[in-house]
Amino acid sequence: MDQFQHNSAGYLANHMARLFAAGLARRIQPMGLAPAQFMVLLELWHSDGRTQADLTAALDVEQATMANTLKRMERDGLIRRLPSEEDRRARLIHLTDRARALEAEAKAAAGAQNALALAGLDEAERATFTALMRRVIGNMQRG
Amino acid sequence: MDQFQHNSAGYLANHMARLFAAGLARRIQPMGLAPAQFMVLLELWHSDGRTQADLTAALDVEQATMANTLKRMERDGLIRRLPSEEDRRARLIHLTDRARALEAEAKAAAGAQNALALAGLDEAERATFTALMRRVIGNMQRG
DNA sequence: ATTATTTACATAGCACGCTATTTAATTGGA
DNA sequence: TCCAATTAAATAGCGTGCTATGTAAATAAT
Repeated sequence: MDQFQHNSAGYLANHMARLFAAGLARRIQPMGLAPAQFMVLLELWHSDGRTQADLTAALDVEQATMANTLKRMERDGLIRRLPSEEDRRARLIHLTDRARALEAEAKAAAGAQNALALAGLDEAERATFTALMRRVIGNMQRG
Repeated sequence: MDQFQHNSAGYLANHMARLFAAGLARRIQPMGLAPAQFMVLLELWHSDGRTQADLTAALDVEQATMANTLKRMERDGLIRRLPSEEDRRARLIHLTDRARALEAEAKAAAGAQNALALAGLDEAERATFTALMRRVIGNMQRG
């Protein structure tokens, strides 16, 4: 008995993700950023001017989730939307100057949170940890 | 570069937790349950008649989060609240017959989701995985 | 060419996490 | 004893995830 609860992989995954999100939120809040916004910015810092559908696929969230996140980011002056030339249904997402200026500081904040989370794990343990998470993710994506 | 994104522990943790939650939600939805409700039920199946504060501590969520989850569970006929004898501020949370009847089926559903997630991992890998998650959780709790 | 399907995106509504605030009861100190 | 501090719980407001549904544009099929 008590095979679930604080022992199950699912509970631990949820708990760990909440702590990651809370820690990141605390670190990037001074920049006016929220965690999901940061994930979108990572994609756009890497390559700007993409479609909503592209961002949705990159972050593996539902289309409606991305639509709402982008609405908040537009409200907060992090992105602008320009009509696509090729497809009049689509609007390409572009970073604002403000969003571009946040890159280094925000990435440093995320790096600090990851460093805290993984403190005391050597390189082999970190590799094992991420490899195991990837396998578990793969299992659930195929299931 | 690209040290974050699909490679960071934080991203993987979030992704994994979302897949766990979605899988569990799909399995317990036919019983009229949602994931956070299931976590509360696990606590109450283990010992019934506890305070909101006790459940809050057991699941490591904020008091307001638990208050809202319990409100939905009362609405859905999963719990009843009876006044505490010792403390007139507190109301003890009790399972309904309906909630008691769901124990075996809901635990089986959660077990199936965990089995899917951990498929292909042997016992040593599973132990390593949960131990690493616990260490990472500990790091962030102390940080 | 017209119709049907698919695709891109928006919106509504809900679950669940958070912080901040309020109310009522209890406890502790002067 | 009375007042201050703490504690139990509720509520408001928001971010982020989901499903379901609607609308307009593009593509495919007849």
